[in-house]
Amino acid sequence: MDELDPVFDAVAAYFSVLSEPTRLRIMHAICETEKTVTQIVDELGATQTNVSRHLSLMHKAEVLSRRKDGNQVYYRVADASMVEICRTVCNRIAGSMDEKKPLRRELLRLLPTPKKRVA
Amino acid sequence: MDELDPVFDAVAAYFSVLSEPTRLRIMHAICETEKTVTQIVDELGATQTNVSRHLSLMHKAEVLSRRKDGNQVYYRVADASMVEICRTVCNRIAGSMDEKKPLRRELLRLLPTPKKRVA
DNA sequence: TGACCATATGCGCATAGGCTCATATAGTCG
DNA sequence: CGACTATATGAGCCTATGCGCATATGGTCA
Repeated sequence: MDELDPVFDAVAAYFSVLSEPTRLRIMHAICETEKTVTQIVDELGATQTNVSRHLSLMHKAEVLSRRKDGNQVYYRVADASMVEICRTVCNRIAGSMDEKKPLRRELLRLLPTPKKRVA
Repeated sequence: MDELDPVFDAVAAYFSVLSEPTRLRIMHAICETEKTVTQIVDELGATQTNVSRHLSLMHKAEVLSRRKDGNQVYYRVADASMVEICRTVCNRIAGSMDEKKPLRRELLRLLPTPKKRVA
């Protein structure tokens, strides 16, 4: 059993990436299209420093991939299954929050699978 | 867009529960059968204090449910979809770690869906 | 009741992690 | 080259969180 410890560590690290609101908003912002850091900064209303740090972290975790174009860096989701997991949880949370507010419609638009699905 | 902030907070909190190795080991320990605190403590080799704290946290997060029987408290998984998510990620991690070690077989036994599935 | 189990919790410590300021790096354009 | 834009990063602050020790709480049994 003990030899599975590194596995639990890896899985925990994986979930850690998703356990931060700002990172989830980043996922939400770029789950359909790649965007530059500045675009994400503007969309989130967060500081450049902070967004850049989160992007670096997510990139190191191999959740996002980067593409340089001249002066700018485009980030996009590299791990499609992570988006899928987010959607699953969002729908679940939507269900429980729906009992209080009619927020469901917004939530179900969250983190859609890139293309493929007709809204 | 701003009104979705509490949603991201809730989703992040949900993932936070899974972003800790000890809590994942607890999930693994009780995903098939309810167990008492002591049983879990023995199985994990962790301290009673620590296990009890994690159980309380998971219970407050509505991931686990409790059942008192005399002196003891049985914990079981209340949120089946969380187990499913864990399995998904485990399989994914299994895939990437498999490139280095033949660890896949152990991993695929991780967090099985309670009953229903013939191993 | 008192001795003994099982579980929870207050407290304090140590570390991890998110945030900001200032600055570094790197690319573009004139 | 120098000015400007875009992104990354070092340093420090502050809060959150995991851990263990001791102890509290609540239940059983003689």
